[in-house]
Amino acid sequence: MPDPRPSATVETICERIWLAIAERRLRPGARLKEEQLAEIFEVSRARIRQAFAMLERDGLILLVPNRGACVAEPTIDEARDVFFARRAIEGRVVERLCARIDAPGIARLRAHVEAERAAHAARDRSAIVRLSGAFHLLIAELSGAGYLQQVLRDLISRTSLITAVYQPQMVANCGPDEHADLVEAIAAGHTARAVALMAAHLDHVERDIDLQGAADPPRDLREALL
Amino acid sequence: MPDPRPSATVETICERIWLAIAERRLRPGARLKEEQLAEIFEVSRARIRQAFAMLERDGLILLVPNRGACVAEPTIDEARDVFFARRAIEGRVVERLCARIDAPGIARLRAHVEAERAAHAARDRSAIVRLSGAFHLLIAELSGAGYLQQVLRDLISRTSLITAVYQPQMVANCGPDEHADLVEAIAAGHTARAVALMAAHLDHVERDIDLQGAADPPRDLREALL
DNA sequence: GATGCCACGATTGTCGACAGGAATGTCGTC
DNA sequence: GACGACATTCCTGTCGACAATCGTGGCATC
Repeated sequence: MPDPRPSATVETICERIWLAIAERRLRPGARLKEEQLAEIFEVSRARIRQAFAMLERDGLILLVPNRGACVAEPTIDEARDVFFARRAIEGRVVERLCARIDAPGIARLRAHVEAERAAHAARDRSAIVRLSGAFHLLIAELSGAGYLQQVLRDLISRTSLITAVYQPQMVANCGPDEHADLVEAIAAGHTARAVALMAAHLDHVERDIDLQGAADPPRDLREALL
Repeated sequence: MPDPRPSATVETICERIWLAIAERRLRPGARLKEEQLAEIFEVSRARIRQAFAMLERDGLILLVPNRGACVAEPTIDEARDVFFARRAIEGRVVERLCARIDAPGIARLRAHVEAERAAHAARDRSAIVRLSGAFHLLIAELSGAGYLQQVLRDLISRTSLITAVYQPQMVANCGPDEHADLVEAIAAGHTARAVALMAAHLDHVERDIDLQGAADPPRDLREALL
């Protein structure tokens, strides 16, 4: 009899791999063999290859010709790059959002923060990571900046990988309080304060990265020996 | 005897299609059949499919499941989105560049402007489009904002398509003068002036789009008949 | 004993063919 | 004569297999 289950879509495969990386089940540098994954997901190699192309685009994996794929190992410099981009983009996005926020938008933001609080209370790490990223995406969506929303989706994926690499024990101070303050500033129409809060929030996250990263042993052999 | 020429790479195919769109040899909405292109480039459909994935990522073509690919037709709103993103990103990039510009960087910028002048003098439309985009990419490269450089590469591709759609007769005022002024402001270390010039430059380009766009007939059938 | 070369195994890149789905043209019926 | 259902045809989506390439281990040589 034929398999009643439909075969996994490319999106599903990407999601699963992304989750595995975010939850540190897949360590940076780990090799990803096409045939192996094809067997795991019960699909052909062609579909795995499509998923690889998307994951490489998001900076989650590194694709070397004739060498295959491995989980990316972002350097400190690349991490700084990501946060520079996020400050540049999200600053303008918040600014724009303050100029066009409406009641339904405020309600959605507050509901999201509540969901984040619930995830924190339940110690659901997977949900915390997902919701924290989704909060920033929601701000971009409500701001009406369609293209920057796509870019931000990319940046948030990379941020997840960076925190996975450089924050081994998931520091607890990344709570939803800063998000809540930001929402209230937006709701009150305090543009300058909202922009400043967003900048401070991103600086805060980046600072945690730097502290951990400095203590982390170098993963690249060349960097370890030079 | 075997064909001595190596088969076209994915990059080559993307480049050729991009050029065809930028030079208006491929009109927005034109369908792109896989097999047809496979025959033209003398490669298999798989490689065309890879190229399609890249071109869709850059927003140059639209990929509809089970329907195939066609040259994208950016709406006015999407065009505004692109310029909003460019203002947000390039403003910060110029700011950063002013803080770390050095003599070799200034030399490269001036040399590039000279190349643009030469292309204008030679009325080489293809080179003009290419160099104009490359100028903005060069600024991003020199600023050291690696990630935003990638994003900007994307945005410049989309801008090329937008100008191809909404500027049928290639307005001539998009000359290299504004680029030259910008370079000199950067060289002089006038950060605020450089940022203002970049913003004005992008506003200028966007305004030309809007004027032309309003005069353009609607391309969507529903919008044409409503 | 160390080093350079060669062959083997493994993995990726590519291709051709088959199957599935959507749009179009045609026929039968009201 | 017009509408709806069906068959056809084209195109895309997917798969399995073959060919090219790279890393690795063994072997001969210095």
